[in-house]
Amino acid sequence: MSPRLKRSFFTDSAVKAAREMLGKYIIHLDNGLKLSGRIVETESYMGPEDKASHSYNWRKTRRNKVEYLIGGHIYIYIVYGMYWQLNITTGKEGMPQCVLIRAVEPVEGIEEMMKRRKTSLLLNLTSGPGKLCQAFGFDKSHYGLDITRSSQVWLEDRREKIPRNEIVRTERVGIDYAEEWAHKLWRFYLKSSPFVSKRL
DNA sequence: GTACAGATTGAG
DNA sequence: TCAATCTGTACT
Repeated sequence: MSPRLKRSFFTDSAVKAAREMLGKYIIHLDNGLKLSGRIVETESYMGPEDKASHSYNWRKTRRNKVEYLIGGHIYIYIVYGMYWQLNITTGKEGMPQCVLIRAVEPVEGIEEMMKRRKTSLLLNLTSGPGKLCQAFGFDKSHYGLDITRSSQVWLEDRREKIPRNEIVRTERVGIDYAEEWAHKLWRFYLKSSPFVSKRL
C-alpha cells in the first residue's frame, strides 16, 4: 500500500488536517534529486471566517484563487518581497481553507539543502516557512499543483505514531493585525523537535 | 497609476 | 532592533 496521502486526508477542515500533518513527510523530486522532510510545525487558515486568512470574507484574487480548489493543492505565495510560503489547501471544492507548513526536519537531500541555504548548520535549513521553501526549492512553479497526483511533490504517511502529549497547540505567528482571530489556537508543533521555528 | 502593508529572515 | 525587498491589493 502506497504511503502517499490521498484526497480524503485533505478534505478535512484545516485545523484537523494541520494537526494530522505533524509527523508526515513531504517529498520533492526536484529534477531527479530527492528532497524530503518530516513535518514538525503547521498552521491552519480557516478561510471566510478567519480574518488572518487571504480568503477572509470570501475574498478571491489572482493570488489566492487556488485556495478555492478541493483539498490537496499547493497554494504558494511570496511575503516581504522575498520569502515563499508553502500551503496545502484543505476542505471540499469552494471552501478556501489551507494549512501552512512552517517547519520540517530535513531527512533526504541534506547536502543540497545546505548549498541552497548557504549554511552547514542543520538546524538552520528548514526551521521556518521561508527557509524550508528555499531548501526544498518551492516557488511559483508549484502553484496549484495537485499533491495527490503530482509526481514532483507529495506527502507520505510513514506510520509514525505521534503521542498526544507531543503535540503543542498555540496561537499563530505574525498575524497581530487579525484581532480576535490572532488568538485562535490554530498552530501545532511537535514539542521535542528542535526544528520548530518559534516557541511562545 | 500610486501607496502601502506584509502568514519572514538574518545581521548588528 | 531593524532593514531588505517586491507583489498583491485597494484606492484615486
